[in-house]
Amino acid sequence: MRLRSLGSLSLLDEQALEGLTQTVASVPDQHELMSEGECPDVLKVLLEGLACRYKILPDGRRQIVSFLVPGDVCDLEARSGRPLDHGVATLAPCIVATVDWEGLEAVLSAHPTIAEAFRTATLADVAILREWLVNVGRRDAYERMAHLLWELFLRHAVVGRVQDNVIDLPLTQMEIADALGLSTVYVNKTVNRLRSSGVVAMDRRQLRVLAMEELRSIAGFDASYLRLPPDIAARYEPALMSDARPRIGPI
Amino acid sequence: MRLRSLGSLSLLDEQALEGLTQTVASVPDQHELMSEGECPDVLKVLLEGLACRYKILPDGRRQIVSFLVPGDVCDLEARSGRPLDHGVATLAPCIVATVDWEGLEAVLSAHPTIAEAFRTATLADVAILREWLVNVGRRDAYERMAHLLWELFLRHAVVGRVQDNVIDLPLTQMEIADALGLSTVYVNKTVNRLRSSGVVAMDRRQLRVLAMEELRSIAGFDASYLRLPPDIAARYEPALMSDARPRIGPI
DNA sequence: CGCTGCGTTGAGCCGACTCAAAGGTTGTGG
DNA sequence: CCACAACCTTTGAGTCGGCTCAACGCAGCG
Repeated sequence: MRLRSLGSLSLLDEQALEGLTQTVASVPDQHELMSEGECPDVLKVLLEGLACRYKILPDGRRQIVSFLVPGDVCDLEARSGRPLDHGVATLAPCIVATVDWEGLEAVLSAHPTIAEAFRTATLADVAILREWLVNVGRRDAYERMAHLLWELFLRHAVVGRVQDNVIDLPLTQMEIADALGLSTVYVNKTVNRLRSSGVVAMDRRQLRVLAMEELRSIAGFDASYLRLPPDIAARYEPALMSDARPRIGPI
Repeated sequence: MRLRSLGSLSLLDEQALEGLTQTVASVPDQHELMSEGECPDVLKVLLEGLACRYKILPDGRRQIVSFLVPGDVCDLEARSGRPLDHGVATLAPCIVATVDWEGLEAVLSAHPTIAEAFRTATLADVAILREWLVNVGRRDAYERMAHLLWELFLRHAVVGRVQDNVIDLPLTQMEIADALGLSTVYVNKTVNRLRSSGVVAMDRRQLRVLAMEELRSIAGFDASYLRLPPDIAARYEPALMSDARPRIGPI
C-alpha cells in the first residue's frame, strides 16, 4: 500500500493507510476490476501484476488508455459518484487491495498530506495520458513503440520492479496494438525491427532493455512528464538532472 | 467566474469566488498563457475566447492535447509546484481571469464544496483526454473530425455559447490538424467531405451544425464522458436521458 | 494429442502524407 | 483606397506507412 508513496511523497502517517486496507485479493488474468457504467464505491490499488484502463467502441475497436503498474490506483475517479466512462481489466494475474470509500474519506480529511498525495497521483496520471496522446497523434510506429516500452521500463523502475534491465511485461501484441493505436500485424513488424536493432529483447512475459540510450533516442523521450524521483532519474535519465528547466517551445 | 459552476456543481458561496478574482485581462490571439517548464504560481481561468494545451516535439511536430472553452481553468495542475510539461496558448483574442494561489488556497479549505468542484473539473478534463486518445488511436479521419466538432459544440452549449446551432470556432485547419493528429491537407479534404454531406457549415470563425443527428452518428458519439448537465443532455443528447447505464463491453 | 490462442510472414491495398502550386482573405502601410 | 504581403485554404499528383486478409507455425493446455 505504501508503494504509492514511492511515486509521490507521503510521511509517517502511512500507518493510517496500513490500517485501512480491507481486503487483499488475487485476481486472475483478463478479469475486469471495474466496468464501464459502474459507480465504484470502493477504491482498488494494484499491488502486483499489470492492468489497463480501456474504452471500447460499439463496433469492437478498443483503445487502451493507460497501463497500471504495481502501486497504481484503479479509480482515482471514484468519489465523483458518476458512472465510469471506461473499464479497468487485469492483463496478468494480479494482487489487488480494496479499501472502502468511507474509511478512506476519513483518513483523507485527517491527513491532508495523504489527500495531497492522491491529488499528485491524479496529476501524474494525466501527464502520462497527455504524453500518450502526443505519442499516438504525432509519432510513427517505431518511435511510438520505443516510447511505450521505455515509459513502462521507467515506471517499473520507480516501484522497484527492474532487475538486470529486465521487467515483467506479460503483454500480448494485440494489447500493445490497442495501446498504440496500431494493428497487431504492424506491432509485430515493429517489435521485430526493435529486436533486430539490438535495442530490446522481448517475449510475452519479459522486456529486456539492451541499449537504453538508443531506445530513449528512438523514442525522442523527454522524461519530465513522469516526475521521476531523483534516484531513478539519476540512474536512467541523467539528462534530467543537469537542468530542470526544459527548453521553451514557440507557439 | 461562476461559469465553472455550470460545468460542475457549486452553491451560493460563489461570492467567495467573486471576491477572489484579481485581474481580468484581455490576451491577444496566439499568445502563451503559460509555457512549458514554468511553475505557475497563479491560477488562470478562461472567461472568453478559445485556448489550447499543447506539447511540441523537438523536431517541431505539435500535438494539441485539449481545447479550453470559456469557464475552463488553465492550470488545475498548479498547486503541484512542478514545472508544467506542456504549454497553454490562446487561439483567439481571450479574456482571462487571474487568481493568486494563496488566496484560492484559503477559499478552498474554507469551502470544501468549491474544492470538490475543482476536483470534479479535473476529472472531467481527464475524461475528455481519454476520449481524445480513443479518437486519435481508433477512429479514421472522418469520424475523428466529426467527433471533435460535436464535442466542441456540446461544450459550448454547456456554457451557453450556442445560438442558432452556431458556435464561434476561430480555428485554423492547421490547429485542427494538430488536435486530431492529421496533416493540414487531409483536414481540408475531410472538412470538405463533411460540408458536402450537408452535416456542417464552417469557416475560420464559426461552426454551424446542420444535421446534428448525423454528425453524432458519424462520430459514433457516446456523450457520457462529458457529464452533461440534464438540460443540455435533454436538448442535444436525448439518448443519454433514457438510460444512464451504457452497455458493458467484453474485455 | 488435438484445440485454441498468439506470433510470424507475405501480398496487396488504401488512408493519409508529402510536395507543390494556385486561389482567397485579411491586414497593413503607403 | 489600393497594393502588397502574409497567411490560410484548396486542389492535384505521387508516395508510403500501416492496414486487411490469409495462411502457417508454434506453444500451452485440457
